[in-house]
Amino acid sequence: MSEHSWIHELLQIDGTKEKFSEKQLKILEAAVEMFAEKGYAATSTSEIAKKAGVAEGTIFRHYKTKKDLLLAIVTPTLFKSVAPFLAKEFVREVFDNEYETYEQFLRTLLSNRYAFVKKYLPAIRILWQEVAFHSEIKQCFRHVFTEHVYPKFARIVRHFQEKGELAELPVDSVIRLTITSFAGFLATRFLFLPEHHWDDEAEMERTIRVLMNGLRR
Amino acid sequence: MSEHSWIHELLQIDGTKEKFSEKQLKILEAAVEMFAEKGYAATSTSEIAKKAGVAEGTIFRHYKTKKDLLLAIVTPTLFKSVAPFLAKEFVREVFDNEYETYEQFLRTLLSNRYAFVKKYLPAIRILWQEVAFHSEIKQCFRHVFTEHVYPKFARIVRHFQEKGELAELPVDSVIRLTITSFAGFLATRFLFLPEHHWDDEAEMERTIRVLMNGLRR
DNA sequence: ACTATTAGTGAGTGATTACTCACTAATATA
DNA sequence: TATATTAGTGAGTAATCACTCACTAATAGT
Repeated sequence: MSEHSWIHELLQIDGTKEKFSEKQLKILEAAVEMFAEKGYAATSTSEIAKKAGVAEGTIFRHYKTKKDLLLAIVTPTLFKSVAPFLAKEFVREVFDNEYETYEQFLRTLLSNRYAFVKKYLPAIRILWQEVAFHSEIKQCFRHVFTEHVYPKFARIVRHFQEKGELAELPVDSVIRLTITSFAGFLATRFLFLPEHHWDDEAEMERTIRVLMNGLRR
Repeated sequence: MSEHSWIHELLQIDGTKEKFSEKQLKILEAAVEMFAEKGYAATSTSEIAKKAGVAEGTIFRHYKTKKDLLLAIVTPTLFKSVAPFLAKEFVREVFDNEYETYEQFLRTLLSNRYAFVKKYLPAIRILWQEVAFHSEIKQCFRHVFTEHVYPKFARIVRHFQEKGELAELPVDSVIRLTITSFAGFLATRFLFLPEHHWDDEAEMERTIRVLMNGLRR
């Protein structure tokens, strides 16, 4: 029972201990599975109700509209996707010499995000797919990125440029190259070729090495 | 008139001079625009007919089902996406020392694919989105990649590894890093942050330089 | 034990869906 | 000119859509 414990975890976005009824969790579980598989627009509320083992009306008791149900899944996923950058200690950890090099920082970041994607893959798939079609999600993403991720990332890059580890490339380009390297690996690993034989540790090491050789002064 | 000339070009997949009626092109044009904007599942055939200025029945005269209409757009896009690797001369050009270095080869490939994405962006967007949900498309992609793209790409990589330009990383990893570097740039440039101020030439140069510094022996 | 609030139900709603079909208009072939 | 083939139409269809509502079941507060 409770195969869906990870969904419960995903939805605990802030400290507030939100409680979900058994049926509500069943709805969320079914919705995540079907949205990930067929897409939001191609999944009907009646299908979700059927798979969740509840009446269709129960869905609308908890979520006013079908889109509200989507947002209940996607919004927490979006925040957790950039969680390291939302944590208060994050930047301080970098500047307090907890990471002596950008490479070390990258290594921690990648293995952290690797674990995240592995754990929450279906929800991430939904976010990835639906962000293209729903302006609310896109705007939320934009806001979180420009307000929280970008400025902190930029400080970190500048820090290691001043230390002389990183070449004097434009900060935006360093950030872009870093994110696309990581996202490229994770997307290939989990989305495009999940059944390929992967030596995850080795491939992550190569990804970081190639990236660092490129970015190094 | 004929804002949609690029669609006509896109659909000329092989030598066969397929001819499309004016109304058929209008249908394709409308479908591309709406599929790209709202997604396949969220777009109705009645909307497409309305935007194309034709009766709904006309769509089904040319395409048996809505999915056939999607495939009529997506299949040529898929083939054109990997067009360089489908061309007969392609590998020969590399081995006949038309490209003395992998870097030079990459530069040509990237500017080539950049122009392609720029020209056919809406169709590529549809392919990108819908490949996740339609197994026919996924299988077609897989087939084209494993039969045509991968083996040629692998030969090229091995060639420049033997020449001593590239480090002795696993060939698969070199290909993956190359493709994700390029796809990462193009996706960021055209999909995620299209309205960002881009110096395309400079960013492509940086992308190649960072990648090559990473891959070099 | 009484009451108020919330959780859950499932038949029912009007709107919309992909698709059909009998028909006309246009074009090609003879 | 007669005929066959294709292109285009739009009203019609059964199925499905997201969502409502009047109702019952369960839980919580007093």
